[in-house]
Amino acid sequence: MAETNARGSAPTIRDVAALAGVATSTVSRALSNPDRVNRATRERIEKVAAELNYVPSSQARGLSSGRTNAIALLVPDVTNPFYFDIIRGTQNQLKAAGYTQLLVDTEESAEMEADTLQKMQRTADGFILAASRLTDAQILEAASSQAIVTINRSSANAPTVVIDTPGAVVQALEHLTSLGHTRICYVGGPASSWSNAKRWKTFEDESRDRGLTTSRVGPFTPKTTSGAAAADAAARTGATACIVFNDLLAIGMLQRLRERGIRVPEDMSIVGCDDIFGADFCNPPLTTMASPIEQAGRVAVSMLLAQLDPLHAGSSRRLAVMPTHLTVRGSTGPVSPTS
Amino acid sequence: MAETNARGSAPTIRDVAALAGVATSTVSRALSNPDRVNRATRERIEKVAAELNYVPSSQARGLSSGRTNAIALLVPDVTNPFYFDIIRGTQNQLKAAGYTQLLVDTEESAEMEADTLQKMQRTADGFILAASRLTDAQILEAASSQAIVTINRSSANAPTVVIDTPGAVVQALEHLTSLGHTRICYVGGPASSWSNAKRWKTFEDESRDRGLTTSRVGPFTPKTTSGAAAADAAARTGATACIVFNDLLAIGMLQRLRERGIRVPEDMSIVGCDDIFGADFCNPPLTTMASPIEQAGRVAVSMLLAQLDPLHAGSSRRLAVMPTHLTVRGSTGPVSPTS
DNA sequence: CAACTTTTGGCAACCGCTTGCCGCACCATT
DNA sequence: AATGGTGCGGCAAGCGGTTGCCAAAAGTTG
Repeated sequence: MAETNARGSAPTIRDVAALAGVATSTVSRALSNPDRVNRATRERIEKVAAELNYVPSSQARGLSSGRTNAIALLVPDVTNPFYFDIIRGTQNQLKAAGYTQLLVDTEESAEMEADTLQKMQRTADGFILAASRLTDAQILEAASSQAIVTINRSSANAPTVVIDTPGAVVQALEHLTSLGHTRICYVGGPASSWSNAKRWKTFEDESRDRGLTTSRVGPFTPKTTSGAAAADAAARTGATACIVFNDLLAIGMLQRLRERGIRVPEDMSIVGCDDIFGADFCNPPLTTMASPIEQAGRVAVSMLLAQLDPLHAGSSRRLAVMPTHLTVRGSTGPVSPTS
Repeated sequence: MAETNARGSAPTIRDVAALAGVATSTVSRALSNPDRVNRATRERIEKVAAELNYVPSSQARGLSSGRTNAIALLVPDVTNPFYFDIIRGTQNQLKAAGYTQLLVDTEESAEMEADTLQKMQRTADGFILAASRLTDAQILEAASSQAIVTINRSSANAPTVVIDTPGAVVQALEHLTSLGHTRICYVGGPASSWSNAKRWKTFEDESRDRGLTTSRVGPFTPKTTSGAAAADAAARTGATACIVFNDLLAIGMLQRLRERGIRVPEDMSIVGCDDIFGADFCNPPLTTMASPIEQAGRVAVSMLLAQLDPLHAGSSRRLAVMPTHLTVRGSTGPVSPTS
């Protein structure tokens, strides 16, 4: 396979040009703007390029065109299965559009997020911020100089895809009350999380409307390991059901409750959020507010690419709301007469 | 914040040079080769750069230096939790070294893998191939022109980090025989998987040595959804215990067995492999051959970076074997007297 | 057939940064 | 004072493409 030119390095556009007997500009056009050159010429160039195994350097291309054909995805924690579904969604969609995904873990830190945004401004054509920890002002500033889409972080300052957790909370409440629960506890996630605030607010408002007795524990780190503390705290409130910030935490609670002999759902019903990998096979399977996370990632990419494309810019949607639904599994049940 | 120069675009090295009253070359050196310039000059330049909010373009830098400071991670399926852990490991290590990770899903296709390797040769400084589907010859060819490290795919042609599954299989067999099992079934993964072949071979050899009755079913796609077919096939063999290609498949089997009323571990013991997220909280919790997957990712990065660094090149390790151990949980138990 | 358009390809100037080479200044030797 | 280092900064030639502008060739039209 002819992989190297006379100089021993990868073939460049010049090598192709020389071999095809045309100027480099013609090669460039033949490859990226086919209509601009004569068909016969183009075919000859394509043939030579194929023979030489020529691959245009995206670096060089980016230098003159100013585009990198890469977009960065910033997630607070690659460890969290929730983000894996986003990663998967964006990855798919980006690949389909011929973009490369740059994955960055911002370690739940707003500073690191801002820093990355700054450092990579030249590296990526656009950014997708999943569950951003930035302030509205920071997002505004960032969005003024680069293409940005946020996921689960509504802000008037950048196009957003939000998952309709409020809607899901209503469904969960509906479900729990229909099972006879009246004392319900909200198990909170990170204080800096926008969606946590939203979920809590909806929970509180809706519970009040229904005359339920509510309590709240937290904040907890959204990891299974925090489940023990969360379970203990929730148990102390005397609630018969919990709506938990996310599945990770809920699964952790399940384990702790079992250890303590608190039966789920007989003694305590648990509703998680997200329907992550594992929610269907934990013990008992988790009733959860299912979010189309992967789809959210895909939509975010579409919105971002639309922003990038001068044709659509401005006309594109600024907000996408992803519908949710309650997936009922084994972790919720009727309130037991004894409790 | 001064983010743009007179021309309205992001500041370049020239803007900095002009403002600092030096040549661009001096700026370049001050920033990337500090010892080469006078301290006072450097500090002045640094100050101006900070003021201007200057960020060097990695594209341009790459063009002249020939390096991109990015490495690509190719995984067969981003969906699979096993790869999550690898992604996490490489991500961490790469970030620490100042590299960017390019994540690519090759969709279990050797062709796509080869294609990516080719297309990205200019985009990445090196490649990490997780569970590569390529042939030895293809790996050899790729490794001849670019830095490559493989994970779980031993081949003399590129440095590799392998997870010692054979060792784990021995431990699993030991465990099962000590529980009284004599009829054991191996539930196979993808035919194209190198580690699957390895595991099976070890299983067979070791079982023979111990005089066990073995059977084999498969190949199955390593997904929970294939668990049903796998469980049915395994049940038919009359085995009292299964060693399963990976946890995903094992978890799927667990579900199916429960549906069918086959009790785990009373009627059937199950040993998975990898100890992925979820293995500890499925029902029953899965006994599994735990692999330090994340660490494998980290080691792979170290080996790759060593390869890239002219100082270490050649002297670096070509093979790293990650130790494994059996994690015993609820899915294995003594063979029941009735079976 | 002249005049005019359109198509097609080449020239050359970048894009932003790196780096080999050169030369000036300044200091230490002899 | 002449000589030789050494430190430091500038010049300019790339790296591999893209693209505006121009001119030659080919096609159209009355």
